[in-house]
Amino acid sequence: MVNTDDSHPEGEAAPGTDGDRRSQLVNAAVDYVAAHGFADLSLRGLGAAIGVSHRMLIHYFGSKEQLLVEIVRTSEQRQRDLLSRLRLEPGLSPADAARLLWQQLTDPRLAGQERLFFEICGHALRGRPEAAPVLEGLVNDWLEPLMAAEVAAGADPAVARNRARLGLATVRGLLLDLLATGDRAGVDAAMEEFLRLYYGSK
Amino acid sequence: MVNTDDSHPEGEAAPGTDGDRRSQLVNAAVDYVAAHGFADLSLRGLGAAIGVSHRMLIHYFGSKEQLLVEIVRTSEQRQRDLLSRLRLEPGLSPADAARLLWQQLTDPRLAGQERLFFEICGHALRGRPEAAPVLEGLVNDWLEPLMAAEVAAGADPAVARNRARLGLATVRGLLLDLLATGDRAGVDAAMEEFLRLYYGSK
DNA sequence: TAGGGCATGTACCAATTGGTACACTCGCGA
DNA sequence: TCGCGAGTGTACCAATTGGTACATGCCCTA
Repeated sequence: MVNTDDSHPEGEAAPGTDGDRRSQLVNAAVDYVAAHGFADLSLRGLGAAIGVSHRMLIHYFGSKEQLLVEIVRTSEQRQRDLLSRLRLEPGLSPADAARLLWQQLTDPRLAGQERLFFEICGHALRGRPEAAPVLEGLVNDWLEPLMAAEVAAGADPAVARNRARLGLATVRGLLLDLLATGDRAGVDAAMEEFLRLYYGSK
Repeated sequence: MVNTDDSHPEGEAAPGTDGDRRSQLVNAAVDYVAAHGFADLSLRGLGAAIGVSHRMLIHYFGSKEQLLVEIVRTSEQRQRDLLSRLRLEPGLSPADAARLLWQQLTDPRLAGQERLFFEICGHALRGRPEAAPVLEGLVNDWLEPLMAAEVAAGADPAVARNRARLGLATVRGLLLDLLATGDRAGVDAAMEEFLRLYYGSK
């Protein structure tokens, strides 16, 4: 009764190889959303920006909802890639490693992506179904590697979890501060203060 | 040419006394928005929920935009009231004062308001004009009193600003964690860890 | 009691939105 | 060469939206 046309590819699109058009579109969509916002996205606006008709977006993703799901998922994936890509060379002190990570995280070129993160968080907290999945991994997915780092750095396993959770929260809080105020120096100083407390050095 | 009807009150509505209907409406609106979200608010939905026709909302606020501005402002005001209302009795150690503040801040009854805060942040970061004003006070308005508390507690004025900024960011980060995961115990433990580092006690 | 102004409701409008129907093109296998 | 199916565009639809026009009721004052 529906879909006399459009036998959507629906192909799971082997994540590595690009579902060709589909993956290309979702990547362009994430770029667009990172730049223009997630809340008031319209298929027509997006389509015009990335050079397809809104018809094609429906064709490839079935519905706006599904497209948003993929945008959120891809955005999360990018966030994760970000962490995994900065393979901090060993030999660095934990404090210096954290400093490096903070430095890369606050690269102005990532501002759009960070803003998108907070924007999606807001929608997820509100229960928007396409954004809700991020709540699952919002903390837990990051806690594991951070805990491992804590333990590796010699922290008591009993407190490593708390320390990891604290560090994650602080980074996010300061990131929000930075995005809101743009006061890089002030936020960096606060981060230095945190590192001093956290790693006890200085 | 416009407004043959509707000589909007526009009265500044002496904040204390309620602009009568207008203030009453905006308060109901904030409650509704705290419960149902800010992003996809429609005048009709809101009106139906609080018992007026969407026509009246336009009548009292001129436009949806202006209503949103007032909602944001009132929401901010509530946030501020929250802080000023908890006049922490003197004699408490700074750590205990902070603990008390955290306890009150994470009261489940405030969850809606907190969620609204993060939601509005997301929109403000994206440049939505009705939410943008919050960016101004997002950090600075809180820094002043926190710095004063730091100095009063004997902190070096040179680092008080950094410590205040750090504390604010950490609280917000952990609040986001709590809202996302609901893991009260875990977040509380992380906060305890922070207080230990921050105030050096224990 | 008459009248004027505020508050409110009903009906409506134009714009935008997600989604659909159908027509067209192009490349490839028989 | 024929035809078929995937990819794409154009035109359209129904729903929802913010906002407006107009009519009505209510209260207060003259």
